[in-house]
Amino acid sequence: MEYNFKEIEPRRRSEWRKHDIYRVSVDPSRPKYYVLDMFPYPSGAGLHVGHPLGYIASDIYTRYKRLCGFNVLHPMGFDAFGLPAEQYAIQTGQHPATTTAQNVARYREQMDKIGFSYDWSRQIETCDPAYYKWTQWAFVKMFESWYDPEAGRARPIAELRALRPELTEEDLMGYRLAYRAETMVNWCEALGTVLANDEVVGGLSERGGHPVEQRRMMQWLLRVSAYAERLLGGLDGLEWSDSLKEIQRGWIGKSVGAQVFFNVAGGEEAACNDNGRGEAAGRENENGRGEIDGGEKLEVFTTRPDTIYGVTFMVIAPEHERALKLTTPAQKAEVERYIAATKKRSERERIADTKKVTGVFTGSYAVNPFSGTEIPIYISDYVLAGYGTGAIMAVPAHDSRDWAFAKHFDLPIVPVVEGGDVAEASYDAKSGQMINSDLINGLEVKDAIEKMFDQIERRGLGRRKVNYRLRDAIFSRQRYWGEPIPIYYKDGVATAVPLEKLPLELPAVSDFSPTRSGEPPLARVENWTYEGYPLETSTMPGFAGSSAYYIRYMDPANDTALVSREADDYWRSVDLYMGGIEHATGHLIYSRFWNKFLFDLGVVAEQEPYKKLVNQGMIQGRSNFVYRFDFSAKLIRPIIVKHGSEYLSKEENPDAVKEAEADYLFHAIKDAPSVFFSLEKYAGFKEGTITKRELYDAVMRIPFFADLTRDYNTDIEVDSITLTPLHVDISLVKNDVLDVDAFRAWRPEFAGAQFVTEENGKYVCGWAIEKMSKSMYNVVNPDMIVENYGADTLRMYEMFLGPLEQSKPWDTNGIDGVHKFLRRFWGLFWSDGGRGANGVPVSGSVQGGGVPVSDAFRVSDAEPTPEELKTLHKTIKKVREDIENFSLNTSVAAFMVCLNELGKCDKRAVLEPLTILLAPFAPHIADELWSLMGHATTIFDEKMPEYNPEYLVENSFDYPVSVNGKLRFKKTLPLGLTVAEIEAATLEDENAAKWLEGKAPKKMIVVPGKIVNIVI
RNA sequence: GCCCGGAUGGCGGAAUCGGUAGACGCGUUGGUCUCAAACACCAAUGGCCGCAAGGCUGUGUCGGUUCGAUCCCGACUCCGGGUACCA
Repeated sequence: MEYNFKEIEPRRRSEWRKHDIYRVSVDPSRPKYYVLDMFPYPSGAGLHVGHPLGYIASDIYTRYKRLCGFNVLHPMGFDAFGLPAEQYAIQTGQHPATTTAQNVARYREQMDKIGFSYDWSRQIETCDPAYYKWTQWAFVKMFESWYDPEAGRARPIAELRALRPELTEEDLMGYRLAYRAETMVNWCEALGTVLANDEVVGGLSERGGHPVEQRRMMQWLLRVSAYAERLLGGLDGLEWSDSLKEIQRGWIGKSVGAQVFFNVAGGEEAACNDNGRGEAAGRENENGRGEIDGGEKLEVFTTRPDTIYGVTFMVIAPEHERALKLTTPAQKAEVERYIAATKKRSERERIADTKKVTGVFTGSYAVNPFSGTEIPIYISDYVLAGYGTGAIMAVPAHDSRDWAFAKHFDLPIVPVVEGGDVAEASYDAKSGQMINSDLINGLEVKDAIEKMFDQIERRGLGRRKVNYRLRDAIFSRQRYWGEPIPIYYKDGVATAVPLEKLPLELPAVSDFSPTRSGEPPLARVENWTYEGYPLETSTMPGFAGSSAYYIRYMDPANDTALVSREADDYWRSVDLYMGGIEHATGHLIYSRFWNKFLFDLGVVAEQEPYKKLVNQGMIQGRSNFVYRFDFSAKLIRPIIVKHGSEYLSKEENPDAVKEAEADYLFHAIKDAPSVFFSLEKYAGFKEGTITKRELYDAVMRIPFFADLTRDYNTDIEVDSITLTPLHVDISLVKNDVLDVDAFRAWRPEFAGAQFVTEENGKYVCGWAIEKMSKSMYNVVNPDMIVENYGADTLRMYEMFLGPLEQSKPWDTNGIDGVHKFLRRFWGLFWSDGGRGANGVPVSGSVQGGGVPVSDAFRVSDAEPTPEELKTLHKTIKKVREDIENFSLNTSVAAFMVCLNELGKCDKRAVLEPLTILLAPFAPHIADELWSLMGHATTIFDEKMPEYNPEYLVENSFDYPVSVNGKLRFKKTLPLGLTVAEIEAATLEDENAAKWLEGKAPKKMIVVPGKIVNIVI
C-alpha cells in the first residue's frame, strides 16, 4: 500500500477535529506548559513558506511536551489592526474589516493544512471589540497611574493627588504613565502618521520605506522610560539568546554618570543687559539679581567627570530651550539662521553627513566649576536635545566628536589623561593617569571618576545620575484602522472614558484618508463624542494590541476581566515563545513593559511574560527584477557582471569600461549575476577585470549610488533618465532569464517596455535574496508543497533545512530526500514495502479508526533483536535531547539514520515507540499508523518513549590509534581494560611495529573509550 | 566608528569538557530493474599522487599553546546582525 498522504492527512485532521483533541483547560492536577507563537499580521499575500518555520518548531515542541505529560496551552490569533489593510482600503474603498476577515480566513485554512495543534477555541483578533476592550482598559489604567520611583512600581494617580494636592491637572500629566505631551516625533508624510522609534529604520519608515522627518506635535505617549531599570534587570533571569538580550540592553542604553551645573558667565562684552536677555550675563549672577530657578546655570550630563579639567567649551542642542536666551545680540542673527537650517534637515540628511561639523557660537560663556576658566558656549546639532540634558561639557582631548568640533572651530584641546597624542586624535580610552587636573593629578581614570563624583556632590555642583537611551513610546497614530484611544476632552481636559463604558468601538467610516486639514480619519466622524465632549481622534499603534495578547489567550472569553485569577494562577506566563528577532526593540520591549505594569496592578502573577524565547530565522525568497528604461537618450550602457568577478560589456564596443573608473556603476545586488550601468560620458574605458569588492567600494563612494544600493527597488534617475525596477514573479524566470512573453501577458501595461540587461536577446534578471513579500513577487506558498508532498513532508523538510535560528533562502532541493524518508517509514508497515504499485490488493477489512486496510498491513509481535533495540533507544535518546535543544535538523537526521540501520523491521515493540517519537514531527502519518496498529484513540494521548541505557551498552571499542597525533590505524579492544592493558595491546599490533620501526615510544596517551596516541 | 555573532566538501549542514572532521540529505558518477524513460534499489563521492596497497594534504589567513586544535590564545581578512553623533 502506497503512502497516500493526500488521503491520510485530511482524514487525520478530520479525526482530530471530531474529537477536539487540542482543546485544553485549566487542570491543576497536571503540570502546565505554555507554548506561544508570535501571532501573524494577516496580509493579503497569505501565508508563505517562511511563516510556518517557527510554527512548525513550536508545534513539534507542543506535541512533544504533551506526550511527556504536560497540559500544554498552544493558542493562535491574529494581529489584525495595521497599516496595510488601511492603505488597501484607501485605494479600493473596501473596508479594512472586510479584507482583514478574508485574510484571517485564508490564514486559518492554510495553517490547518499544515496540521498545527492550536486550540482554536481560544483564537483572538486584535480588532475585535471584545478583545480591544482590554487594550483600552490597560491604557486607561496607565492614564490613571504614575510611577513611584521610591516604591519602584506604578501607583494610582489618586494617591499622588492625595500626597501632593498642589499639583494641577497639567502637572499630573507629567506623571501619568499614559500621557499627552508635545514632543518631537517621527512624522511620515507618505503614511500620514507619526511612528515610534522602532518603526523607523535609517530615517525611513519600516513599512513602505518612506522618508521620516522630525516634527513637534501633541501626542499620547507611554512612560516606558519609567520602567527602564526594571526592563534591564529583568533580562538577567530570562532564557533568551545572548544576542537578543544584548540588543535590548543596547536599546535601553543605561549609562551611569553625573549631572553637573556650569555657571553661565558674562564677559565684559556679553552685552546682554542691552536687550534685557539677562540670563546670559554673569554679572547679574554675581549681583544676585534675576535668579529664576537656576536659570544662570547650564546643566549637562557626563559619564566622564574625571575629564572636567579638560573642558574647553560647551555645546547645546539647537532645540535646547535656552538656545536663544544664551545668545548675545551680536550672534543672534547667525544663531537663528543655524537653528532654522537644522530644522529643515531631515533625520536622514543628518544621518548621512554625521562627519560634517556644523555649529555656531552663542556669544556667551560658562565657567568651569573646578578650574574657574571661562569657556565659550556653542550650538551644534551633534548634541541631541532628547538625550541627557541636551547640553554637554566638551572635552576635545578625550572625545572624538568634541575633538572634531574643536579642530573645526580652532578651540583649545587640553589633554588631561596620559595616553594618546591629542594633536592627532582624541584619546577616548578609559585608562591612563590624570594630568593637568589639579585635584586628581596622578590618579588612574577609574579612581579619578569616583573622586570627581564625590567632589561634585560635596561641592553642590550636581549629583550622580543614571541616564537611559530608552524613550517614551509615542502612542498616537493618525490613522483609522486601530484601537480608538478612550479619552475625551472635557472642557479641554483629557479625561478617560469610564472603564465600564469600554470598549469604545471604532466607528464605521467610508473614507479612510486623512481629512483635508490633516486630521486623522476619525475627525471626520460625526458625533465622535462622549457625553457631548469631543473624543480623541488618533488611534493606537500596532504594538498596543500585541502587548498583552498572551494573557488574553488564558481566558479569552472573559467579559469581566482581562484574565481570571484562576486562569492566570495556573497558566502564569509563556514558557516558550517562538518568533522573529525583528521584534527585539519593539514588541518585546513594549510587551514586557505592559506586563510589568499589569504586574504592578496585581492583575498578573509574573514579572516577565516570556520565560524562554527562541528566534527562528527568516526564510528568504529570491526576488527577481529587470530594469525598464528608454534607450533613446543613449546615455546608458548596460553591463553584466558575472559570478567570477569579471565584468563584460554587452554593447558592440567592448572597450567601453575602464577599471579605475567604475565609479558610475550601479551595484544592484551583492550576489552575482549583478547588474551595473555606466554612463556614456564615462566611456572610453579599457577592458579589464575588477573584483566585485572593488566595484562595490567604488560605488559606495558616491552617495547618490550608495543610497541606491540599499533601495535598489526604487526608481533610479541617472542624468534625467529614469530606470524603473520591475519585480518579476518567480514563475516567470528560469535560469535568470525572463520569459518575456509570459511577462507581457502578466503585466500588459508593460507590453512595449524595453529592459536593461539584455544578453543574447534574452532579458537577464537581477536577483536578490530577501524577505518574502507580495510586492517582490517572491512568495513561495506552502499550499503547493502540501499539495505535492504533504504536510508531514513540509514540516520535516522545513526543520531539516538547517538550524532553526538561522536565516536561509527557500530552496526545494532536498525535499525529495525527506519525502522519501516518510515513504520508507510507511513502507516498514506493509508487506509490499509501501510500493502499492506492485500490485498488492487492498481488501475491505477494517481496523482501528475505521480505516480500510490492505491485507498487506502487518506488524509482528516477534521479539526485537539487540541491534534493533540499540538502534531504537539510541534514536529515542538523540531525538529527545535534540527537541529539548531545538536542534530539530539533527533529529530529522537521527530518524533517517535509524531507518537506515533498521533496514527491514516490522516488529511492534520497535515500531510503536518509534511512531510515537516521530509523531510530533509528522503527526498525520504517525497517527494514521497508530490507528492502523489497532489503537482506538489518538497517538497524542500516549506517553513519549524513554530510552533505556541498558540497550546502549557496548562491550568493545574501535580505538583510533594515532602516532604523533596522526591517525594511523584502528584497533578493536574490549572496553573495561586498564590503561596499561590498552597500551600493551596496542603496541603488540603489527601496525604499531610498522610505525615504531623498532624504537620504543617516548610516551603514550591513552584515553579509555576514546583514543590512543603513541609519541615517538 | 562601536558592540555581538560567524567562516567546515559542488550545495544545505553534522561533529566543539581539545581526542576517528565531513553525520544526514541534496547533487554528481557508475550499476541493477525497464523496450525506453521516470520511480525504486545498490555502490562510489573533500582534494592531490597511485593499477593497487597506501601516502600526502585538508575546517577563512598567519602565528602560538598541546602528545593531539574545526574547538583554546594572539594578530588579520571577509561575511552577517545590532546600533549610530547617547556625552
